[in-house]
Amino acid sequence: MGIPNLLRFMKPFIEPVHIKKYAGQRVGIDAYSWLHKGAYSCSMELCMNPKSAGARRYISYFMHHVNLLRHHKVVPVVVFDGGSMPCKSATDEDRHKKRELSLVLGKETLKQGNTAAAIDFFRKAVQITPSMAYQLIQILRSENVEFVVAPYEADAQLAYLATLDADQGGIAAVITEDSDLIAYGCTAIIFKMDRFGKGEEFIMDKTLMTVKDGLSFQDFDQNLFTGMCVLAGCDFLPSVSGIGTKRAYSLVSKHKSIDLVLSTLKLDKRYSVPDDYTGSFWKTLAVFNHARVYDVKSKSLKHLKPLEEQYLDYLAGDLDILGPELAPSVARAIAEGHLNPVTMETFDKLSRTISPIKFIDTSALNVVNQYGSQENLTQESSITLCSSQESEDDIVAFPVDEIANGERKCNKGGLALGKFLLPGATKKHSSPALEHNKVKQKNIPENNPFKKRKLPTDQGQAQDQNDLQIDLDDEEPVVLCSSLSRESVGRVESQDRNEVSAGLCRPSLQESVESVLNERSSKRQNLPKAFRNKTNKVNERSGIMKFFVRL
DNA sequence: GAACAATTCTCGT
DNA sequence: GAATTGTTC
Repeated sequence: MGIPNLLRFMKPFIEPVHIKKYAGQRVGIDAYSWLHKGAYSCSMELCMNPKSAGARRYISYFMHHVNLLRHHKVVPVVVFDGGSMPCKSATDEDRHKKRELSLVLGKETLKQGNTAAAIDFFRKAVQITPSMAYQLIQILRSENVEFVVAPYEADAQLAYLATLDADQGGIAAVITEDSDLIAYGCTAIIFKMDRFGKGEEFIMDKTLMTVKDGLSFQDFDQNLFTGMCVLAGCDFLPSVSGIGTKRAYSLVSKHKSIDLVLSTLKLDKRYSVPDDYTGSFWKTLAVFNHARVYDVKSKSLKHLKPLEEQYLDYLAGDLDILGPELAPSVARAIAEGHLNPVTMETFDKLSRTISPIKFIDTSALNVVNQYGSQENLTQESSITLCSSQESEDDIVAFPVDEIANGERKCNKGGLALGKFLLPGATKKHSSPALEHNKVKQKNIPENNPFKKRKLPTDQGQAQDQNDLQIDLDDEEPVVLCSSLSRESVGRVESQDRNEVSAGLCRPSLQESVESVLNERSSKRQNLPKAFRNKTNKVNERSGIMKFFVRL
């Protein structure tokens, strides 16, 4: 649960920020926070029917945020949690039991027909599984989004990446909800980033220099700062009863030495300090300083900060509290998303939905399962996602504040959909063999909502003049329509010609879009059922109209 | 006033 | 995971 109350305590040093500040830079993402939020929208589906399309809404949520970053020219680096730390297992187990209970209660309540109450239970029951992370990883692979699975804590991995230069794979900031990043000494953190890219920023160096609201960390160094966090209580070590963030700050601020704080604390009769607290304290501090992380360059485990002699003493040679050492091959297989860090089994072997497509050489998959270094793994593993049919759940809206505020013209589409399309997939197809070639197109996961492509039109079939057309050859595609100007529409989201397609447009163009749609309303009875049920409504809050067209 | 315990919320319509 | 609310010291 991070450091209790730390975020509120540090509030004076946290300022509003927009993600566009990091345009052109690499930014790390704590995958867990977005996975968890995303799962909230489909907790019942995840509990009752994890294979369903609806249960994949958490992926849509995640990719929306990834796409938002890309839109602002920020390079996302997604970091997943790996194995849990030995010293944390008690809390983990406790949470697990509570979730299981909620799951049972949820299913029971659903049986009784009380859906609303059941959803409440499912929300409490939902947990992020390695399988869910793996599903996302496959999408990230197919989207060429950089990711890494930390050997243990994602927080430590993120803090490590933040120490590296960009050309060494480093990141300029971290997006997370977890206050532990502060304790890890991360240089720049963005908390509570919303769907428009607004968030709250914490800059460590600035904090260590500024005096604000009677708080000063000027005499603090990183070690004292992290010491203060540990003192206030963290996942690895609960605080001494009666010590919270404020008293932890006062103590460190007064003594300016961890040793002194601990010894005075022990003598203070108001507090009962456990006998082994001092020892545990230094070990915990060692975790924050020297946690095991994965080094992409050497493809092996490293320490967040190099181990110094003094810490070897504190640890008494017991490096396993940092999590067991892993062989480089194992560390790499975990980091690259081939090996489940909890069960240590290969993901591909566990995958339930191996594609039925016949031309796939399954022996190749088996080779991959040895988690070797096949370069083409991405392509093949993504095939395992071919399972569910397209559904409305896969239609995703792309929120862009600038469009909502009318700040930006949409003449370039505003959205970098082009980047989500495979090279070569955007050209207009004319081969008569295409219909029979459909199998080849399945190299792209069908339920990947971020890789929608225009399907070839049937041979010789003329396109309706009024139909919207998509120009996918553009770097940033826009939807074209004979009755609308080129800058009218931001994005088309479903491109299956038998499916409804959704788009967004600026408020000023709503009228013209609507007039075109009205013209065609007489034909509506000929349209697929899903389309007839759609209304073209303006979102009152965003001012964006979402419209549906047949392609 | 500070810490603690219990409870609510995270999405998206 | 955090934020919030009510309770305890």
